[in-house]
Amino acid sequence: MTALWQCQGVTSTSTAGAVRQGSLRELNLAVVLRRIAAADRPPSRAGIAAGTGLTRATVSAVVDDLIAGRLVAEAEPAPRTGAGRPARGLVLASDGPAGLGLEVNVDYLAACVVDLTGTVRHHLVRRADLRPVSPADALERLAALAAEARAAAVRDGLTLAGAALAVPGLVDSGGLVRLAPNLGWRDVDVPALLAGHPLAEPVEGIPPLVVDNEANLAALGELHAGPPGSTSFLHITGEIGIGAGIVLDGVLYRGARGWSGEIGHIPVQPQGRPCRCGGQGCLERYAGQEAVLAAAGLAGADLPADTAATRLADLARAGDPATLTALADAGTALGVAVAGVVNLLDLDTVVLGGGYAPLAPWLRPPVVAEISRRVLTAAWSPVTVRPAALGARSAAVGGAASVVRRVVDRPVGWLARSG
Amino acid sequence: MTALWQCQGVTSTSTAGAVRQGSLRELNLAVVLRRIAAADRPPSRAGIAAGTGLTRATVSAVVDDLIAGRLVAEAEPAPRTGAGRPARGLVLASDGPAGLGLEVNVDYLAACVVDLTGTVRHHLVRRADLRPVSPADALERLAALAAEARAAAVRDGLTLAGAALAVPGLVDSGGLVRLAPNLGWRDVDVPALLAGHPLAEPVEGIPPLVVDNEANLAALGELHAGPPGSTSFLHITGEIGIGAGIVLDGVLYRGARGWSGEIGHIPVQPQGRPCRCGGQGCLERYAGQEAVLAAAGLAGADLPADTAATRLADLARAGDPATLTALADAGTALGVAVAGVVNLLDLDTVVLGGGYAPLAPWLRPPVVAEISRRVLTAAWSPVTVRPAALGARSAAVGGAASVVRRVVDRPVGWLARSG
DNA sequence: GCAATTTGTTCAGTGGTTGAATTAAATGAC
DNA sequence: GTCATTTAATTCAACCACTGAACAAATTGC
Repeated sequence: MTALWQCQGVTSTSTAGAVRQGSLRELNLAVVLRRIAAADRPPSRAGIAAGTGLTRATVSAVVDDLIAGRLVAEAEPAPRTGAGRPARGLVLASDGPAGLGLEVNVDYLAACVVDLTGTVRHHLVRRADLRPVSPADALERLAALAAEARAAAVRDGLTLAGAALAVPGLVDSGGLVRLAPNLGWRDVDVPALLAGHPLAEPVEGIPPLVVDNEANLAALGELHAGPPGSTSFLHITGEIGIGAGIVLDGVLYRGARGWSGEIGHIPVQPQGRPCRCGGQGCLERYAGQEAVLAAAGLAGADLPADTAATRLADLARAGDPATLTALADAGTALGVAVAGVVNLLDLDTVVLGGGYAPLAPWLRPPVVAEISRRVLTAAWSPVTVRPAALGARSAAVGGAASVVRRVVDRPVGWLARSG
Repeated sequence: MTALWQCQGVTSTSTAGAVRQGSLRELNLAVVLRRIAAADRPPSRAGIAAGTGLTRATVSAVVDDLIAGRLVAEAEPAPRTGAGRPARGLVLASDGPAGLGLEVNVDYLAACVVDLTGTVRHHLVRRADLRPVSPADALERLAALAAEARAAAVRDGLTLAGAALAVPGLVDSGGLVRLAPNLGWRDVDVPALLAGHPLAEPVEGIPPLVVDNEANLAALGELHAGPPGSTSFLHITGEIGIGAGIVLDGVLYRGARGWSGEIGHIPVQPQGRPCRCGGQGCLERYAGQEAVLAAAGLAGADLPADTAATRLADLARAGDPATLTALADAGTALGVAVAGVVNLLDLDTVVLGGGYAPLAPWLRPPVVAEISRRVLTAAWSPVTVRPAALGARSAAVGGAASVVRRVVDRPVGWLARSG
């Protein structure tokens, strides 16, 4: 078994899409499983056959395989239709494979387990200031938390099919964390440091550990938990830095080298404040956590990172004028940057996540105002701006969901496992 | 036969990827054909088998079908290898299907024919000021030019499998031109107006006419003609408006509604000059043709649109200080916007196209300067900024190439045609 | 001239889909 | 309460396209 450490979603089949004899079944397993996953009510075999164009015979055979592999179960209270033999509804199994989502952040560690149906079965958080901790120690503690989550999953009869770790920084393909400024990490080889701690069962085709940018996985979490229908959106994670996950047509876009989403350094005032990146007038200097805290008169308060947002929200709710102005200005800067992005990418939804989620009531109006002023097509069809459905849990949940999604997209790897 | 007018590349198979018996062959036809198309020297059947993982027997059978359908031919001077029976090289046929690319622009009409190998076989241009002409008349003249191109293609033994029309404006799916400000078009139903003029043979799976934004098709042209390897890039078409085509991982990204690429209205000076879009400080007001001409002291010269760029280039070459300053400023504004885009999308290449292509010697330095100042990852891996390989012909060639690409991606539609 | 080598084809075998017939399980009319 | 009707799911022979091995073809090198 070759360990497959990787960052991106590259499925690099060297055979480049050639369809061999067995691929036929492999592909149809995925088609049927996806159909069951996407349906809003448990579909019948016949319904799947009608929807996909496959024969009922084929669907039956495929479903048999899926049930035998504990990926699908029959919903017992059969959904009533009308005349005729009642259909047996098919649902994703809730006792089969599951995904493990992990997160290392400035002041907490998180681990969560998501099953095939998308339900968050467990969610563990350990608060701790990780800035003074060495990467090796931080990952050691993460591994302990992961083991706890895994034990809980096993008690439920679940099998972890893979893990995904969210890190607030630039991650190389291969899982090398190039730079995580707020953690103080540089060139940390996460897979190597976690090598002694098995996180998940080996499943063919699913990497045992994927390391990815926090903003990317948070966007996946939002894709997973958010309202259906929005398949192209920008998920903005507002923390000390500002990151964005870009989901286009339902798939996360990672960029040529996996470093997309650096929305924090979009220029919003080209001759404005100098930024640590070397540029000038970057969004981060106007809508980043430090800038907002300073404008609200809380500079140097040295709040834990995740309480800064709730503190600002409290002040805003209380009507503190400095805070309200600070949020309005930040929202305007954010709106300018977002308007540019929407003009460029023609997105229909913008999600305010991370620290922006609790501040959405105050950030949303100026963002919406800038969008409607500046986006050419806003008149034809409006852009939705909404807070993240999952809030701070997005990244860990998104990571776990990305594992589950891998199983759904290519179930044959899982089925090959247990014979 | 249902006419399939469409704008986007939506292949909306209602069966959602289900793999039926025959799809096996269908998919492998595409795999093998793509392999032949992508190879830099004519591959052998055995080489394709080794590369794809298919059996030599299967590849032979597939190739037989492709040759019978005039999509592939055997290269006669067989490429020498070493010992063993010499391989028979396979190349794309140059007498099979071809694509028709059309363009309506402010002061010219164009039609071009690209064959399967990607060679531009014919390229016709009619210069004419189309602003005073009604859409119906303009399209009538375009149809005449298209008929000419088609006749030339038929004389070569080619069969036009589809057509793509580039328009400088917002195009709805369905081919409705919502707004083409510089042509003075609004809600022009192009497919309806061209309905009387058959442009191409009906081929299953290929729409007889695709209408798309000029910038999008120009980006496809660049993908087609540019150096291989750059699969994620931004192609900027600088005219009166500024448009961009976004190619991500080798596929054109069109946005949720098909209106992506409005880079001209990215804010570069949020409190700057008011723009006709209603916003303020849009890129177009600093790097658009009118802005540059005005800054160079040529305001109101009323030059034909396509000569403005060459005129500016002449002045710059002659060392005219006003022009040099104007271009430097435009380049800086462009660089600010592009830096934001590159930070967001992690692109490795930026192509200066349209009117920017001849001005690249003067625009490139400030653009590169802003990128290296402002792009976070520029230090790790540089961003290439280069002029468009095709220049003004990009859009028509790109349209024609997009038709050809459709045939390569799904050859079964073409093969079903001639029995 | 002959062994070695590689390409391409032929052919029986097989996996997985197909389509029709069959069985299963309900509703509704009389 | 029985039976025609309706829809769901399964069974089975047929078939299509890929597989693997054997074979024929064409060239190099000794």
